[in-house]
Amino acid sequence: MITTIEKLQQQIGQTITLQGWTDNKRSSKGLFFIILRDGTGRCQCVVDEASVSVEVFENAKKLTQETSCILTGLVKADDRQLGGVELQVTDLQIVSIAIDYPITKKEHGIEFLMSNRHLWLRSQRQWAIMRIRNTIIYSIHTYFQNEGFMQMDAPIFTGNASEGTSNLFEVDYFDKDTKAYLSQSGQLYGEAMAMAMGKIYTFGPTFRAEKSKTRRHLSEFWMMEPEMAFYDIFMNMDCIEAMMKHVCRDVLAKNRTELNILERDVTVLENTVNVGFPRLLYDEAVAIIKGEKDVNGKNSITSLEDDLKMIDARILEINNEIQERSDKIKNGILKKQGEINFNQAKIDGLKQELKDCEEQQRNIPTWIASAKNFEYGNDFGGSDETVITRLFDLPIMVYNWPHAVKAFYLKRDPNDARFARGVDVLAPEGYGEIVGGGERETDLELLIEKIHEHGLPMEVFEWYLDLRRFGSVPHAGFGLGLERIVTWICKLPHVREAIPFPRMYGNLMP
RNA sequence: UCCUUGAUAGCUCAGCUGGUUAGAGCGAGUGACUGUUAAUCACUAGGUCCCUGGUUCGAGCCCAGGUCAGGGAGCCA
Repeated sequence: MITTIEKLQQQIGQTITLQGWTDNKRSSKGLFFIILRDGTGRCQCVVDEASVSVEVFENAKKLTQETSCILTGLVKADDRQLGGVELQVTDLQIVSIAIDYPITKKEHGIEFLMSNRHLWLRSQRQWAIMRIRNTIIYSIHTYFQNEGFMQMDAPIFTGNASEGTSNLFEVDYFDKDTKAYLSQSGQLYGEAMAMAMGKIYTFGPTFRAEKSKTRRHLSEFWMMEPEMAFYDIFMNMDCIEAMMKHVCRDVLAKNRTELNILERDVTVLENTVNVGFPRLLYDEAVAIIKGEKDVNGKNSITSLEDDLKMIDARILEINNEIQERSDKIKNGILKKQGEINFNQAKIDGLKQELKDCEEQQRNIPTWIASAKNFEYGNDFGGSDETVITRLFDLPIMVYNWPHAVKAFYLKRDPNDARFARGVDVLAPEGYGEIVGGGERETDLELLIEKIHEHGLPMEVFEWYLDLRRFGSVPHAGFGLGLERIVTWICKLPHVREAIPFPRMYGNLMP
């Protein structure tokens, strides 16, 4: 019977067949230990010379990393193994032998791994990330479908830049004089559909042509954008929070194995499910960034300064240890080659850590300066988001932004005309913005004024203005960056691992 | 676009103040070992030191220009 590794727990004592790829192989006299992966998990398979035919044992000898094969054997419980089971092989057929698979068992650099992304996806860590990504996508759909939202597809070719000045990808549209732009947001179309359906969401690709090279940017990413008629900003925030709680609850329920592989500490995810998100006015958030207001006894500026002190101390420690160990090697205190190799390896590791520390030593002072000198009225920069979110252990919502720094379509706060009813959700642990949204402007005259203010061409927004001319209602919505929430939930160092084939500035292959 | 760090074996990296024939670990190949968990041990093969020019008796190392990559800023989800 053909089965998969994830089902083996229920098949102990049975003889079954697995189809997959050789992840690793160890041998001893008369024994091969094969780690098989089949897309659903990994399992150790033992080939014992005493209990298989000569051909089967010869086949086992031929297995190399990533050779595809079909194994038959008895499923046996074994607590020492990861899945708690082991396969005692009786038959082994090779499907296709892999020669010199490039991604080996030891460490690799990011440039090499990215150029082998098509193969890197097979490794355990990437497997775990992609499974969590899948849970998140499914969870978003089930949440909105259960809440009575209708999924719609917004166009990818658009005739205008929806928010004005962003850098968009431009393509010829049938003839050379007509330009189309790859969509940077489906929101305006979502608003139209919300007036037809009530509550809708889009889930599709989004393109930004900014020449950004940082851990939080992609040129092509997936965004989910709900839009709800008769919602104000507070209902919108309730919706964001409920959706994010739902997603985190699903990941915690379905992906414990994957979170373990990623060594993800889940307390922050549990907080997200169980605790209400702090909702801060822009004014409060600014005071926190500038260090004028503490959060749970933590201060943005002094905590950064403390970090910097710790890094300075660590750099001294590392340098001393490198000095000590290299002196030992030089002075011939160490006799055995093994000891020398061990110390050399330690030194290399310390040098790597030193580089990381020095990087932070360069970055933190500029972050401190940027936080201290934050000018009231500006949007948050990347480092400002890092500074504020490090103080919390669950996502926070910042709302009521100065209207000048936000998009033209956001509703002006009726109580204070300086502000617009936008809301950003910042993920904790330094991750920053993963959701941006708000209540939309309903007043036709104000909207026209805003379009003029932003220097946008009125004619491409006429259809959008019709939404206000014919039965305008209060409505709100938001955009969730899929890769950004995957990055945060998995606690990845870079967004490029959160999508199968990342598209970034200067990178198009594979 | 700007700031910053880097490019040496298939991979990850050493290489001192410029000095003879370029080093390690991993991976690959061969062999040993009957329960391994990135197994271990022995041996073998493996190099356009990113490119172009310069300084020098002599350049992997110094200088100039370029290419590519990492990190950060701006911009953004």
